[in-house]
Amino acid sequence: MSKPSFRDQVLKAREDAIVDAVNRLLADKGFDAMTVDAVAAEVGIAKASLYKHFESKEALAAAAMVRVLARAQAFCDTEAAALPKPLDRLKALARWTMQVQLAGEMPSLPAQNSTLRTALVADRVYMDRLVALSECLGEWIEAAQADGSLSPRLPAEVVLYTLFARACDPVLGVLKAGASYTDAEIIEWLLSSCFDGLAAR
Amino acid sequence: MSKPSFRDQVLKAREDAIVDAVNRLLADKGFDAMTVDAVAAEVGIAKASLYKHFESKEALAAAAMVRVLARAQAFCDTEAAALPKPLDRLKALARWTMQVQLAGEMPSLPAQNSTLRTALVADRVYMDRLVALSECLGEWIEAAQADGSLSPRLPAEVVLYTLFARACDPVLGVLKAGASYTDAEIIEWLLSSCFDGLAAR
DNA sequence: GTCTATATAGCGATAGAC
DNA sequence: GTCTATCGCTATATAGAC
Repeated sequence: MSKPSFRDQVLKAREDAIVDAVNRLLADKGFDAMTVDAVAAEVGIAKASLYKHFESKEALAAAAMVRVLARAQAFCDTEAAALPKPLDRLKALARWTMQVQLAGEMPSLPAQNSTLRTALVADRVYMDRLVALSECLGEWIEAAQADGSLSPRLPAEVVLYTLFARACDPVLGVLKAGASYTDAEIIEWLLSSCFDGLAAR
Repeated sequence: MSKPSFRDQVLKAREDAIVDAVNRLLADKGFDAMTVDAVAAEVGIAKASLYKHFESKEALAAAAMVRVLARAQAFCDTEAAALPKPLDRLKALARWTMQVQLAGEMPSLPAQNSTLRTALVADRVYMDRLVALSECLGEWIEAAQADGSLSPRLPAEVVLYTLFARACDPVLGVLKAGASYTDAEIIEWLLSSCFDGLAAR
């Protein structure tokens, strides 16, 4: 590991600022409604300069996704891993994703866009991080099913996809927009509906 | 009620065909990726002719939403209403929405598009149907909480929004794309995760 | 690498003939 | 009401000077 030059550090700082802006815009408007012009304006540089750092709009979104996946992985490796019960680790991660969403920092990629999905699956860094996170969660899911705390009827795959989907659950945004509940209430309700279900226990 | 003229019937049939196409395209690609050209091509008429029937792309989407809301209302008024327990009525509706989604007939409107949402809330027919359906479901939700079958901790509003959100749950599409499960399995798992939760009972 | 200015293309919407 | 042809705008992406 050679120490990065000052010049490289400046470059990295700028790219971080770009990804910050992309992340905010993705969380706020979604991929389709986000324009590269808006990204450039938010960063405060010319659009052409953006394309010196990232080769396409899809690459911008991918970078934002990579960073949020990295944040999730870091949470799993530290705070969540410190919890003894695997179900509690899964709940902690779900709570964390909801907090990120409430903070307006969860980039939401409409699940259907085709050029975007093509670019993402072709992105090695993104796919590697996604697989790594999925494997980590997969182990917890199986452990939680083994110790009887997670429903054994659901395939691990279904649980995994459900957790990913709840990280972008539009219900959270609607409740927040209603403005009559606190963030803490919203999170507890959505966690409850996710893990305990709508039916009474 | 005067009998509609033959001419009006032909007109209505054409508009139904248009809404059919819009519905398919919305379910397949979503609002942003759907182009008016594609709608015209699928119906087999010129784009300009479309605009004689609907004044904008947003109006096309609204018409598709109105129709699916009407279908949902019809299901509630007949099959679901025939069930004695309110919780079973809610489950029946959730199952129905998942079947519609699996059939590729559930128009999905990315929750964030601004021009679209503006047009929808300004659409009296759409809003009236949405309110009517919500009131119907709201009564069932309160009844289910009153008889102890639905979790009393969740506000009725949260349950209602969750049911709407699950009608477009992306998890279903992902599982179907995986192609290793039957439609019936997918529906049962998602119903279970929605009403019983991920945690073991 | 950053800028201004522009190329290119797709799409929503419309004009005008029939 | 249907068509062909086109307008007008927006957005991604690039050229070329500095």
